Amino acid sequence: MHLRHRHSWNLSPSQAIAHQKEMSAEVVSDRPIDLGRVRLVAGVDVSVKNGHSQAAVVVVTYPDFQPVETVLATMQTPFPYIPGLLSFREGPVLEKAFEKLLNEPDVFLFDGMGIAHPRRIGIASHMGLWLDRPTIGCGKTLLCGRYEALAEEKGASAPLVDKGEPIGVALRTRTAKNPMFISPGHLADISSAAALVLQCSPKYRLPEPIRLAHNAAGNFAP
DNA sequence: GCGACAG
DNA sequence: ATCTTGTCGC
Repeated sequence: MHLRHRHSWNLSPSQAIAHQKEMSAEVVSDRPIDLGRVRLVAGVDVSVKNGHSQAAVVVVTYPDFQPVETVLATMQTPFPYIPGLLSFREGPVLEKAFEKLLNEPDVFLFDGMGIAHPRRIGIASHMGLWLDRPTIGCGKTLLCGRYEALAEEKGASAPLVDKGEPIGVALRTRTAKNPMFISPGHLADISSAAALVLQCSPKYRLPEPIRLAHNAAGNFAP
């Protein structure tokens, strides 16, 4: 896939934050995804071992999740894990993987946040700007914001709010399991993002495309 | 100043 | 994220 390079990855934490503040103004998080037109969904994940990172992007058909393409990329892990700056750790190796991608997925699902981020630009939003395609953040734990208790049944959800702003939803993708935290990355809105993720979770808590990417990324020996 | 903190 | 075996439960 063609990518739009926005900045160098070789940055200090304070420079990274400055770029986030500029880029967050470009993120589009109020545009519904038309689920009826979705044909290909990509799951994105990164695994880290002994100072090396491997990215996996798995493209599957929607709504039946048949694998269409898998790409991998590896490199030395370039940046430490700092809450709020995850994209500067995983972005470089993801860029390598995206460059190999032949298909053009209708939407990308990321392991991490979209706008549910202190500066409203988590990894799904950030990479969405580079991809210029719809992206959704799917976090397993919370980075910021609050939510009220939600029902135990699959499909139940509660608004995720930070500083008075709706930034996503806590979504139960599996009955009696901890909710996932879903937020628009770029070119998506909260409700359609949640609806798509629910449709992408037929059996497990993790959405199927992300599960497949997680398995593919974790299989390497640096 | 104190607490919180995606992967 | 990763380090790690068995074990409780549908």
